[in-house]
Amino acid sequence: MFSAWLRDILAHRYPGHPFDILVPPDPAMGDFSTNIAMVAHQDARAVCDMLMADGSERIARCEVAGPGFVNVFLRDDWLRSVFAHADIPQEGHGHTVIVEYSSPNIAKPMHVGHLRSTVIGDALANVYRALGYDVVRWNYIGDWGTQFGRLIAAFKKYGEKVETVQDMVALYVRFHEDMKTDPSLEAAGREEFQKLEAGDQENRALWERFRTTSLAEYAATYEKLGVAFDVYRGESEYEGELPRVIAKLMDAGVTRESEGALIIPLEGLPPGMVRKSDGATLYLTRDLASLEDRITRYHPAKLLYVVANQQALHFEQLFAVKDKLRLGGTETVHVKFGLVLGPDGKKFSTREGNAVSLAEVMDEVVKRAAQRNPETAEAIGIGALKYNDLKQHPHTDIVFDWDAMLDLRGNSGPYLQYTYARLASIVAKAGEHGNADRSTLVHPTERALMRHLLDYGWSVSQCAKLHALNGLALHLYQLAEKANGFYEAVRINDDDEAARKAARLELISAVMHQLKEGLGLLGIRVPERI
RNA sequence: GGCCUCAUAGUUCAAUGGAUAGAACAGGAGACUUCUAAGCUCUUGAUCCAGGUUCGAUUCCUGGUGAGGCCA
Repeated sequence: MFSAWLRDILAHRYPGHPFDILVPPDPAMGDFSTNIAMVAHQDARAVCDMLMADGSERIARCEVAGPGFVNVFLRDDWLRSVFAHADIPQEGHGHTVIVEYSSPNIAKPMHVGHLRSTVIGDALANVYRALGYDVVRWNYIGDWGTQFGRLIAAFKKYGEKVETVQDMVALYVRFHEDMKTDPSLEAAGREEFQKLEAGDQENRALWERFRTTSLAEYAATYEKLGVAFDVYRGESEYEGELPRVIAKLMDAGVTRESEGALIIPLEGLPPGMVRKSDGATLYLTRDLASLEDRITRYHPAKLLYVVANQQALHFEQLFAVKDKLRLGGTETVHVKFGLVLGPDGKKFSTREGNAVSLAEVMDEVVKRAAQRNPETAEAIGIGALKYNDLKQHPHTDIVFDWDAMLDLRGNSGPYLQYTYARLASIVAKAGEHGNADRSTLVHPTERALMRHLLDYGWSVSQCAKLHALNGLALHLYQLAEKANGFYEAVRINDDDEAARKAARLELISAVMHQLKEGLGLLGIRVPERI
């Protein structure tokens, strides 16, 4: 790949000097060119000479184009010989990456907030996989805590059917309402949870039932979204480990007693609490146990937590404790993302104040896509939903706008899918064609396409580096834009010149391949026809 | 009060410290007897404020202002 090669030799020759490779503003520059910007403007001349010396088989000519800028003109023949081979660099050989994402809390429906974690995490996992890492997709289920005591108490009190997550929510809400008039209920909930912790058979069975019912519902959602996990692990599974983990922390000398609670003082952060004064353990304690488990079991190079922004402090504390325990060289990253906000700038919810359910959103967007074509509705609708999220930088809060969400035009998933389908249609109708002569590809729209294809691998590796997918989404969008430009500007199948027609079909195949693979990384399916 | 995310066009979003700040939607105009009009072409329109670092700042630093979140 040209860009990667250029980056390599520049980084090697000018280690201290940042540089950038830009797309030229205008194909009317008359040649394939990639411009390099150097920070130190006095170096532009030297860079120019060096590139000519090192890369004459790939570079036609090189010129200083102003303060800090060098224009590099690629050799057409070289570019044309590689346009079909813009592959993803294999950089992760022998390394494991664990990606935690989705992570719903049982007895609650998944809402739009879970969409971000699920979609971003799944795509990140795909990207690491493509880069050659061994990937473990980890769903950490929130299945423990005092709220289950309340749920059990509610079930025993009202004794109604519990067949869906919605039923559980109804029970819980009713219990909560009654707590306002009957304060004894709070104690009842606590008592039921203590019994659950102690292994009471009846409570255990109820909890188990809530858990399996919830997981079955989530599985249906995952199926529709087209995501899957290697490991499902609940917080509850670490309960038994906690005494040992706490002992280990105390042995390491990092803990301190404070007002009856056990805390870990941390530099520059509020202390982390691992045991409350009443002996109860906390989220942080269980996460520590899970962290230790993941590291000892898989020895991962990286451990990613795709979890909302709001948890930033929790993860800073978790990672700080991990460092204190010297748990090895695993890099831990909190891949944070912003809230989903409603049009009013507040947390997105229904009129009743509940979070909007994920299932509802999926149904709505699929329904919209079905108005156009029922056969592809699922692929298009879900693709629109995922792309809408992934095209945005994860850090910022996103505004959930039904109209923008359901709009299948413009910079959207369906736009990319549609582009692919049109190209597929050309290939399907191509008929006989001879040997390709790539030197016939001189149209500006063809040049723009070829040059753009080259940056794919770099875009993919940037996703892993930055833990964000919007760069890849942008690359693919621009690829589709250029492909559409090409499509409109040039007749492919009516071409009398057989060698040019064949070369163009090869170019189309390369574009289709990249669109399909790239969208695949984003978790978006690509129908052959729309 | 301390910390974390942020602030770009009417709206929703882009832009590893680089050249003329890109798109989409909304608004205005248009082309096509032709490989899928979920498309294409043209057009109106923006970096919160004040300093600093740099050849160069939407980006980095300091201080404000404003929004959301976390902790106490």
